[in-house]
Amino acid sequence: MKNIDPEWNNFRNISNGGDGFPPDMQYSIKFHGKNEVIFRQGDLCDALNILMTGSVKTEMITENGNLLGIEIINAPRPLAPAFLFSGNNRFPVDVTTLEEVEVLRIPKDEVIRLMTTQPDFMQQFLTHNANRTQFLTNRLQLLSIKTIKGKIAHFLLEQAGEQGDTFTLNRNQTELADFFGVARPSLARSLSEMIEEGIIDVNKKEYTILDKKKLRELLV
Amino acid sequence: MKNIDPEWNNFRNISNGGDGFPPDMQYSIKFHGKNEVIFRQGDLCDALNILMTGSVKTEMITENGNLLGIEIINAPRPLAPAFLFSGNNRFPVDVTTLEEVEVLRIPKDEVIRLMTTQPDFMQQFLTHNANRTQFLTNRLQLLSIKTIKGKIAHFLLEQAGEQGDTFTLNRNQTELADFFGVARPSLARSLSEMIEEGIIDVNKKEYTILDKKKLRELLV
DNA sequence: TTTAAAGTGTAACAGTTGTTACAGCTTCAA
DNA sequence: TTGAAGCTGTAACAACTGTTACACTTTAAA
Repeated sequence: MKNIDPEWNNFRNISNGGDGFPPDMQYSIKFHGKNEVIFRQGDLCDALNILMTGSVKTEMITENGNLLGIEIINAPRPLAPAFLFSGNNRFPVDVTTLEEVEVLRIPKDEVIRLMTTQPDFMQQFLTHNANRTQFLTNRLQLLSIKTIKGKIAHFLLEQAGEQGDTFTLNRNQTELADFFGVARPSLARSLSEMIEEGIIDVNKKEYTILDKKKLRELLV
Repeated sequence: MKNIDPEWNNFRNISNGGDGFPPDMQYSIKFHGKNEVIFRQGDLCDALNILMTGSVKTEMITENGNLLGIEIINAPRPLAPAFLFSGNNRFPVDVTTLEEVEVLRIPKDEVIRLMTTQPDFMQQFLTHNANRTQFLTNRLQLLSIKTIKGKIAHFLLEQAGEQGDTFTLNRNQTELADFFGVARPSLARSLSEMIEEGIIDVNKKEYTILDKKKLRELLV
């Protein structure tokens, strides 16, 4: 799976003292073996944990956007950074290693100090959390729509906003069904009906919006 | 509606120069009349906008947790602060005033400066966004469960974790149905069946978990 | 080119949820 | 006490989605 968090890619360098990072930074590094549960649901989250090498899995929504499956997280990426400052600062899920991993741990107080002294660090932290929030918001909007046609409409209108009324998706029908959290034949049926009604047209992965007005009516 | 963001309650004082806030803070205040659309979906979000007085509505998920209805936001609260630092920093929804409002606007650069110079400001900002993320995560988990019994199980097990196996909810059945995003009679039917099966017991707003094992099996 | 694997279109049927309606029960105020 | 309004339990039916199965097409590898 490709890394969707480029803002953390150079973190390793930073933590090694490069890029003007303070040499007095307080941190610790923990190593874990394969198939270890390194965080449990409900564990206190009092430090910023960054997966430096290896990969772990959780049972949250995946980065693909797929529904409540197993999420694979590859280094380098922070683990649940948003929960460090939340009121109920506990891990929402179990985190299990898939191989040998290296986890950088920066205590909360130290994170606060770094934020105030290292603008780059702060920006990375903020941007990562902001992107995560945006991702969650989009998913939530999509899931809030109950009918399959409504989900399709929401998704296609979003795409149409970024591109024209004809665009190519990088998902096949099966992946799209997973993304929507519906069964594949059900999605196919809904698509067929929408084509039948002259609302859209589909050629393989190329989608064309024919009637934007009717598409919007499906959002309700 | 009660304010769920106490961390922003004293912001007015801070912005007035109290609490050691720098007198050179760059900001502007805008006033808007009733029923004005002050932000549109897709608008660039290049400043931290804080609703100082009045109330607005958006079409996001409500603070009650209810589904994709109209959210009423009362002052004082920031408007979509998470999007300030996100990659696609655009408003996800329209924001419409319900009465005369006062909006404090702090440019992004100034926010960054404040974050580095004012630890209190930074903590408030981080905590607010963290709580929002946690809220969204919980909602997403709940929505990812497709069956009504599954939602009930998830919700009750969460409650049971905080409290004992018998607890009192502050929602009636109608509100609970809204929270789950299902029809009220459907919820009642599912609850009846779960009582019939000896999994739970319900007396008005008091819920008792009788068979935690069976409850967990419903999560799949 | 051939062949296996993956992806797509479709249908019948089962299962769950939504809609609508109504009766009984609570609560709260006049 | 007595309404009136809101809340809850329930039922019949409609609507939608999931499941399973299979034929067909496309893709990619041998």
